[in-house]
Amino acid sequence: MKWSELSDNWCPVARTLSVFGDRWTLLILRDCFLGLSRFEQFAGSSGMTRHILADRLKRLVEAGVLAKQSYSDAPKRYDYVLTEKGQELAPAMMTLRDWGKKHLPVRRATAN
Amino acid sequence: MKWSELSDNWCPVARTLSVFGDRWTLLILRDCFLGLSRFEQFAGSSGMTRHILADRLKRLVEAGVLAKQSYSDAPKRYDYVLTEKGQELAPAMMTLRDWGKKHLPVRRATAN
DNA sequence: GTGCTTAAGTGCTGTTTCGGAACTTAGTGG
DNA sequence: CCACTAAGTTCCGAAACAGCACTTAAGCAC
Repeated sequence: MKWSELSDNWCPVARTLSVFGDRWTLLILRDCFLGLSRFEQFAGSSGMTRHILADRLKRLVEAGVLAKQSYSDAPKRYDYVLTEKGQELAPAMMTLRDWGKKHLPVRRATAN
Repeated sequence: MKWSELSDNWCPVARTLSVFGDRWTLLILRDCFLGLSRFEQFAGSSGMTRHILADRLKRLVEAGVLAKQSYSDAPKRYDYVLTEKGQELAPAMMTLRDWGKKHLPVRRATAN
């Protein structure tokens, strides 16, 4: 089965994963909850490549989870903020955080 | 940044995603919560390729989320059950399910 | 005892996605 | 004129994935 076919699966977990079930998307959302909103901030925080970041931001906007806003007309600059739909992922974020804190302790320090 | 470097990230969400942040792993876990436990059951339910399924099961066992048990010696047959660590993902599963039910309605039927 | 079936994988091949780095565009400041 | 910033885009090689066939070991049917 192709990943793209999952968005109409009978299972709501599968449908959710059709939006967030990849390696980077939830990390962008985490950064949004931490207050970040700009392309360069996401790129610096998560360490993902700019190519993938641009793609994921586009998908999240299409999914209605983030909204793209202009914060400067000249030059054209945009930032990304959580919609209400996105805000409602907060409980999911917290359960994932709690599970990680309990079951996946840090073994060694990393830069960021 | 490579995906594999995420397991020691400072952020517990990132560490959690180092285990589950791919396209299929959480779907296997969903099936476990639904009571499935065998290779062929997972393969049939999720529609993922057998190759990837075998890899993900191995990783989940290494991560301590699933336990591989023999249920038949001749022929050798195994099933996979949630450990306590895995059971504790239930709240995360439910928040993802609830978000999907609320924000991602089904548009057309699919054959599972 | 040859052939059919089941469970749990492995191997092979071609396609898709990803990682890393450089490049682009439009405007700002010196 | 030259460097710099933000938000991307382009290019290429590497890694992951999809689809299908094949394997192994036992059970059953004839």
